[in-house]
This record gives sequence, structure tokens and C-alpha cells, in this order.
Amino acid sequence: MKTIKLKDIAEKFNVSVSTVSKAIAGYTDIKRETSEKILEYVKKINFHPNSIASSLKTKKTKTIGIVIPDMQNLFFTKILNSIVNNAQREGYRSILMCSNESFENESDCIDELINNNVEAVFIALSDRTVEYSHLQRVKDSGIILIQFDKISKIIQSSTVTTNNIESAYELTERLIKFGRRKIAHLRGGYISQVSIDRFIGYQKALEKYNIKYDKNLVMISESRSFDEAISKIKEMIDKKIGFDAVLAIDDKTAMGTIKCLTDNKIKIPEQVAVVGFSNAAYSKYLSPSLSSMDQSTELFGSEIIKIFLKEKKNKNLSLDYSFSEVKIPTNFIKRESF
Amino acid sequence: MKTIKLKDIAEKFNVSVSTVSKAIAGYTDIKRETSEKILEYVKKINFHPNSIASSLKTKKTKTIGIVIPDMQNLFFTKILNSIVNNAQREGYRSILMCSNESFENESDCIDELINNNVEAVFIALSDRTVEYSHLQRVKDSGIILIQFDKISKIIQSSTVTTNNIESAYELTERLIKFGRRKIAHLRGGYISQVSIDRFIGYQKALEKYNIKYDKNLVMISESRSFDEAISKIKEMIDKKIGFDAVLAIDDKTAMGTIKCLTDNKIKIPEQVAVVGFSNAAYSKYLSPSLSSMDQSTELFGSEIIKIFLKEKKNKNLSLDYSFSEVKIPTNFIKRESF
DNA sequence: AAATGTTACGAAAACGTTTTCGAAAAATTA
DNA sequence: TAATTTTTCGAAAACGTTTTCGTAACATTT
Repeated sequence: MKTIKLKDIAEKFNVSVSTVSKAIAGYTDIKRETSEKILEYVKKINFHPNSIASSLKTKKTKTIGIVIPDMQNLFFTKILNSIVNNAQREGYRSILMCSNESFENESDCIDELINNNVEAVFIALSDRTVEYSHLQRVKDSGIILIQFDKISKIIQSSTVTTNNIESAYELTERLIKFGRRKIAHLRGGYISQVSIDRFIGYQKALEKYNIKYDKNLVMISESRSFDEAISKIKEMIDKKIGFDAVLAIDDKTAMGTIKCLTDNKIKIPEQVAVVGFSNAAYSKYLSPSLSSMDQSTELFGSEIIKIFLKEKKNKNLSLDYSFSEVKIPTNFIKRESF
Repeated sequence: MKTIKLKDIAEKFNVSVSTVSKAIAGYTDIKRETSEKILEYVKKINFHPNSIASSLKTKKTKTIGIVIPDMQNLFFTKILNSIVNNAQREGYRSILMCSNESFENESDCIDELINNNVEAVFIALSDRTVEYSHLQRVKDSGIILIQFDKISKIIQSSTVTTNNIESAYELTERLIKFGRRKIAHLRGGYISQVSIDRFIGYQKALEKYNIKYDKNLVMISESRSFDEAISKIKEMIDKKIGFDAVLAIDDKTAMGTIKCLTDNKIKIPEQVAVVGFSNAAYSKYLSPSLSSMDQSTELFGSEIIKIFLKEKKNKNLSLDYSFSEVKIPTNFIKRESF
């Protein structure tokens, strides 16, 4: 139970604490053989210098903080996993926080992380975040801030996002080339940048192919829930608005769409093609399986860590650095729904 | 950028560092008015004592570590969320680690957490964990260990699990009462306690209702993947083994089952009833939607934290304590698949 | 007035590191 | 041999807290 410390090792070898510390840290002003015998012992007993004491002295905590809005969303948990793994590889541990799509929670999480002396905060904003002083606080504390997926341009920081405009453009284009002309769009709310961008991509593709934009074909799903998607699609059917494709804002709403269409005996994709975003894990399990735009979540993690290390280096060198804006490419995954 | 510390506040009010520290900690040997003016200021500038320094002194890190085997599994991420939220409420932060179903990773994660001076480790074992020295190391380090869901009885610790035997029994019983007699069971591998227990529950129910156990109706899905489930069910169909229900080991394999049956034009639940475990988020989105056994993931988190706090208290009092073995109740969620 | 009790505060040690700087010892050069 | 350089090490300060214990000041009791 008694934990070993530098002092104990020092006593064992009749050297000073400094010597042991230096040997472990790999300083070159320690004689080869001295170092070696210490290191050998250290390895044998699997000793690690107390990280708390070390942090206190060096002011480096080797810890990063991650805030996501939803832990039930596989898109985020996959990114989370990727960040955690990449961070671990670089010797960083991850403190995880979840805002549960609440602005107040998000703000609290941030304060908690600042308080915890994390070296960086990686955040995907909640849908309800409309004020950004908490992000400013991160920056003011000298902590590296990187926003991903759900970002705000109001606060300057590096960002990692998917190119939603291009991506939606591509999907819409694919639907058009598939022969569809009455493409409905089930979009998200107005404050979500993701939603806005995808809507823009949708419109651009229509324009490019000379298809007149019809606002009757655009529905808003504020909650982006399965049930809301069902009711929105049902509304379209009931109103007898003709459509031959649905571009859904994400896979969950796409699933609602499929459910509603199936229940109404509408053939997918023969009568209506359906496509979503994010390539959620369950997309392939559906009947019909859902075609989707895969956002390589592994890349999110690796890019975020890459940026973090770069900014950290620049900070140490007191270099004036500019922010990175990385776009993660998307890949169309063809399945049965179109 | 310059971070404020106790000393700065002390100087501002012409008192000692001790006084400020005590005021913040709520000691009663500080005069009311002294305390108040300090606290007021502390609140105003949103000061928090440096947690690193505090940890070093008190040996309490207010940090718990969580290890799960899979971050794409919504069952685990929901538990994760629940643990994190409950921990946060009690003032604990969570370090998250993922073994990705690898024993070596799991062992590394544990060492990393020990190194990090976490006060507790909450772990759901990987499917490949067959050796438990890493768990012993946790205990040897004086860290509270709580196993959940995927546990090993070889290492003594508190556990939080679902009652898999009873739960499988109930599901099987429901299928029987639904009029089914040829109930197939798509089970997991032999080293998984979860899989073993559910199989036992299945057998017990058959026995109780005098249905002869037929080993042709039991398939093993080692990977518990969607695709393996499909191929196993396909095999049954091809072999013309008659069955009128499938008790799947979890929702993912249940989904594979549904997919395979649907593709083979077998009506659910008219011809074959299907049911799974865990009530994954996507279960309700399927066509037909999947009936499942819901394991209240929120309870996992709250029970784990409850046990943790209890053990911690006992430890502080140097009380000899026994381990808790909490069973989380399950709830049958009726949907379309039976 | 003396003795005792209470209240309010601060000095200082401690937690386990890291790192600077000085200096002894050894090696090299003049 | 003396002077200089290089190698190797350790003393000690510092990081920012918490907490024990001592004590001055004041209040209360004999």
C-alpha cells in the first residue's frame, strides 16, 4: 500500500533524489552506469513518478478535455474513441464531459475542465449554444481550444469539420443523376451550422442542374428525432406533396423517413430514394439498409491531435500561430435505400 | 494569463494564506466577517484552488477512471454517460479509457489509471480477458474497484450487473406464453459470463414449461456481429431446421436475425418472433421494430457511484467492508417483432 | 484580580516532484 | 605541476495547496 517515491529509490542506490529524477527523465549529466542501474530497477518495479507532483512542478498536466453534446450519438462516440486513442498514443489522458445538449451544462463542463488544468479543450457545441463566453474563457486561460463538427465561427479557433456544403451537394447530385427531380430535404433547425451548410449544398446542386427550388419539399426537424422525422414525412404524404427522394439531415431522421415510408407501403428506392448523413452504425442493419455519407470519424481524432500538438509546439516557442481549419472528406456508402 | 492563487487573495485582504484556504474550505475557526469578504471576492473572480496542488497535499484526486470494451456499443456509452453524470454531481471527474475488446489494451488502460491516482476504477471487461492480474493491481494500489456488466468473479470486488439468468428466463417464458415451442437461441461465446447466464435462463424456462431442449436450435455467434447473426440464421433456414422464435443474445444479433428473416420473406412475428437484449437506441427504428429487454442504463451509473461512495466512506473509517453485488432489473419493451 | 475558556488567526511543515546552479572529482591540457 | 575543462552529482528552491499546532486577544468564570 505504501507507494514508492523518488526518495526511496535514491536511498536504495545511495544517490540523491535529483539523480534519480534525472536518470528517469533521461538527462545526460548522469553517468551511464548510474543511470542504467536506476532505470533497470525502476522498470522492474514499474515505478512512475507521481504525476500530480510532477504536474504541480511543470505545470503540464498531460490531460486534454473533451466535450460532446450527446453520448447516445454514435457519430460522437466514434469521434470520442478516436480522440481518446490518439491522445493516449501521445501520452495524454482524456477527461470526458457531456453537455447533453444543454448550454448550461456545456458551460459548466468547460469551467470544470479549465479548473482541471487541461492543456486543451476539444468541443462539439450543443445545438442550444448561442453564446460563447465559455469558449472565450478557455482561450483566456491559455488553454488550446479546438472545435469540431458543431462549431461556432464567432470564436476564433482551429476547427475540424466535415465539408457539409460539398457533401450535401454530392448527395443531391447523386440523387439527380439517379433520375430524381422532386428531391425533398428534411433539414435541421436554423441555428445549426451543420444544418445550414447541408441546406446550402442541397440548393446549390439543384441550381446547378436547373431544378427549381421548391420550398414545399423542405421540412424542418428541430429535434432531429426519429419520431419527428416520421411525422414530417407523414405530413408530406398526407398533403399529397409528390416527392421521389428524401435527403435527410442525418441517419436518425433518415431512419424515421424509411419507417414512415415503409409503413405507408411506399417502395424504397423504387418510389422514393432515401439517403442520410454520418453512416451511423445501424444504417447497414436496416431494411432496406440505408445509403449514407460516411464521415471518417477516425480522421477526426487524428486531425484534432495533430493540430493540438502543432499549436502546443508553437505556443512553447512563443510563435504567433494561425488557426487550422481542417475539412474531413466524406465517402458515399451505397446500400439499398438508393 | 497569470493565474491567481491563495497568496494573491491573502495579500489583498491582509490575511495569511491559511486563512484564505480555511475560509474557502469552510473552517469554523475563521471569523464570520473575514470569511464572508473573502468568499465574496472568491466568488466574484470565480477562483478555485489549484486542484493539482490540492491533490498533492490531500492525496485525493477527485477523479475516477472508467474502462469499457467498446465505444460503438450504445449500451456501454449510455452507461458511460450515466456514470459520468453521476460522478460529476458528486464532484468527481471521469477519465475515460477504452480497451477496444483487447486484453492488452485493457491492461494498459488500468496501469495508466493507477498511474493517474484515480480514486476508483469502474470496468466492464473485454471479451478476451482471461487473466486478471491487472485488476489485482488496482486493488493492491488501494484503489476502489467496481466491475460492471462484464465481470469476473475471480477477482473479488463489488459488481453491478443485470440479472441475465432471470432476464433470459423471462423472455423465453414470454415467448412460450406467446405460443411458441420451437424457440431458437442465438447465443454468444463460451467465455462470456453474460452469454452463459442468458443461456442458462433460456434452458431453465424451457425446462419449467416441459419443452425438450433441442441443441439444433442453439447457435453460437462468437463475434456477436450483425453479419454473423445473418449467416447463422441463414444456416438454420438452409438446413430447414424449423423454428418459430429467436431469442438473440443482444440487439445487434437480433437485428441481423430480422434482416435475414425479412430477406427470406419470413413474416415477423407471425412466422417467427424475434427478441433481443439491451434495448439499443435503434431497436425502435427498425421495421419491424424490435422488442427487447431494456436494461436501465441510468441505474448502472447511479448504483456504481452509490457503491463507490459507500466503499470510500468505509475505507476512510478503516472499516472492514464487504462487497456489494447489485443486480439491475430489466424491463420488457414490447414492440412489433413479437 | 487571577484563572480559565474561547475565538481568530498565522507560521510552518508537508505533499513528491523538477530544475537550476554550484562544486567536487576526474580528465585533459599547458 | 599547475591550470583548465569536462563529467558527474547533489543541495535547495519552487510549484500551490492543506492542516496542525501554537498563541495572542478577548471573554468568562471564580
